[in-house]
Amino acid sequence: MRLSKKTEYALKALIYAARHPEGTTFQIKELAERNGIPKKFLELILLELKNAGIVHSRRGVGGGYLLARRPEAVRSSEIIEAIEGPLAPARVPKARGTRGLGEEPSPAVSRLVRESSEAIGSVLDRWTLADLAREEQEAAERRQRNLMYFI
Amino acid sequence: MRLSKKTEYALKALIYAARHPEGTTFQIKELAERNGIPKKFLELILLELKNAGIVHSRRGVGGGYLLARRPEAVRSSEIIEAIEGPLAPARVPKARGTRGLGEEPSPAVSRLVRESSEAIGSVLDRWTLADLAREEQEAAERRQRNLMYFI
DNA sequence: ATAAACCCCATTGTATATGTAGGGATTGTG
DNA sequence: CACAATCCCTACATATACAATGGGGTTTAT
Repeated sequence: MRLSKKTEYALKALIYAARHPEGTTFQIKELAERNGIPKKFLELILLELKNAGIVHSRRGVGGGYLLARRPEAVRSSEIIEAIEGPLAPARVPKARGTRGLGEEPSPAVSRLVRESSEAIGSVLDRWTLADLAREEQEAAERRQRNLMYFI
Repeated sequence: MRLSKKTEYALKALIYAARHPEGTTFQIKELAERNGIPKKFLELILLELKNAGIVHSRRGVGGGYLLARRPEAVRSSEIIEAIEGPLAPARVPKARGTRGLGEEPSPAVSRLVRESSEAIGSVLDRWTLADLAREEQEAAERRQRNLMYFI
């Protein structure tokens, strides 16, 4: 299971969004700086998340982004599919070298891929953005507590 | 869940191997032709599978490859890891654009990736090469039965 | 000696991933 | 109305990984 940088940024951005006060907008600029994400790249990502109906945007002065739904209603599978496309590709890409020969997909391999995809899907369907934000929050608190020992 | 062409070829090759008479060698040439796999590419793949201890080889006239173990003892996770490397990478690759800034991995994202990897892992550990070969066999038989209606 | 087979490394072409650049459109505020 | 803040969009550039391909070298049965 490998996440592209782009998807990782998308997840970070949405976790940031979920921890932002509800109903208020946040700005690309600050989000990019605070999370070490290239600003222009992040613009692309938020645009895709907007087109996927996960965030809304407001333009102009005082504008920015906000979640389109409550974090409990955003499954992580949605986020990942918005960026990377469907988890289980309908059709495997064709090879180039051996056009038209015996390149039928193996039923056994297809089955294996299908079962794996379903396993990932069920994990990603179960984790909502609210869960991720809580996890992040708790990790931050643990770090905080550990620091206290050094004061 | 996306398999590289290389991994797909490896699985096909090993399914072929599992269906080959036990203890006898099979040759790259025929395997490549019958499965539409580029011969030279398949050489690399079988070499890697040999180094991973999944197949053995014999050189010279009458040589070839054979499974190093019985198909029941080869987990599909082994095969995939032999070709693609560890399922759960210890460390995510670094971004280029933002060296040294806030590029810490998010604990929440790490957790999500870990849980997904474990879910895939448990599926791939469960499926052995024997299962895959049987699945392939049964699919072939179904196809055969369907053809009979047209005679 | 010869041919059949595996062994090994270097190179190449293509696609995908990861950004960058430049400007356009919208909107609140003075 | 001017202006600045903000999102919106397209095109381009570069790096890396993927998918082979090429050219030989080594081992071994006959």
